Amino acid sequence: MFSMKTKYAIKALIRLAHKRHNGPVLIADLSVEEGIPKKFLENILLSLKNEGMLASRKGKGGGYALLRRPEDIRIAQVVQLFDGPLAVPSCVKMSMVRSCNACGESPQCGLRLVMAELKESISGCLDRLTLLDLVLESEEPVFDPVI
Amino acid sequence: MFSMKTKYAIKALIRLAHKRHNGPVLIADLSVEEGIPKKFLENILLSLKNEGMLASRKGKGGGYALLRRPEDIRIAQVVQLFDGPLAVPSCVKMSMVRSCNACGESPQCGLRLVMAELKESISGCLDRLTLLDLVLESEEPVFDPVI
DNA sequence: TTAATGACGACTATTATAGTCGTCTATATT
DNA sequence: AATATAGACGACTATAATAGTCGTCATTAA
Repeated sequence: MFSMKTKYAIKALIRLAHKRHNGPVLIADLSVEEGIPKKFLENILLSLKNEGMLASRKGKGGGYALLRRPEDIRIAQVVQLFDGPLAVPSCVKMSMVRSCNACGESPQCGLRLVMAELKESISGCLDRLTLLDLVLESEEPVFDPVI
Repeated sequence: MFSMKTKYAIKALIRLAHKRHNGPVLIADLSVEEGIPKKFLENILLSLKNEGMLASRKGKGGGYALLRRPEDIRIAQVVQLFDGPLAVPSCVKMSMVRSCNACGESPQCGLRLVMAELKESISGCLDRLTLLDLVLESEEPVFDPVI
């Protein structure tokens, strides 16, 4: 459903959100903690940086950090970055990515209905979710020790 | 979003539904009418037949026909046939297809939330739609000629 | 100056997709 | 029976995407 890049990116973002008050995080640490191949993670983080979600610093004491607040990072943006825009036929979406290959743009093509409904479902879901939602979900359960 | 097989299958099913009272339809005709490579369409129709959606007859006067009523053919079943089951991590779905590669099954993996919500959205959408819905959508507009 | 650390282009291996080709089998018609 | 018609089916191929890897360079702090 998602490419590994997208999945790794989301996991890395969650981790960075958790650690966001501890200074820059090393790629190497993220790699080990999340089980993501280091060189691969490098590319991913760089993309996220270019997208304006992360900041980085080279040299000793360097690393990566969240640049925006978790509630301002939409999951839809991450997915789009790595998996590209939802492949919806141009008949459904005006800002078309490529022309529809299956239906010949016929105004009655029955595929349109499925694609349109699906697009609505998926983007509704991904647009609504932010990094904050995932961070809260993945929070360690809080034990309130009695005494 | 969908493979060509899935898209072609849906288009062929819609066409077969439209023609379902005219006797068997030739692969060659379907191929031309929908712009689907003939040999490729062959495979697709055969899969749909094995799935119990179509019947076929060899020899002269043969061809393919819908075996079930359009309202009894779920789009979800077509998509699943060609694109496989939604790749949802095993942590989300008990009937797991393959174990989750990205999250290590951790009960707090933040990916779970996205995957779970997305699966809910998508299968809700595809389970609800039947071939009948698409047929109605793709019906030629009816002209009621005055006189 | 040096060690630490990210930046980045180029490369590779594996897999999935979207077909194609050739031949075989079943059926209706004559 | 012979023949033309039509689907069945296994094997093959070409292209592209995915999931990485490798080597080297550029920055920065100490």
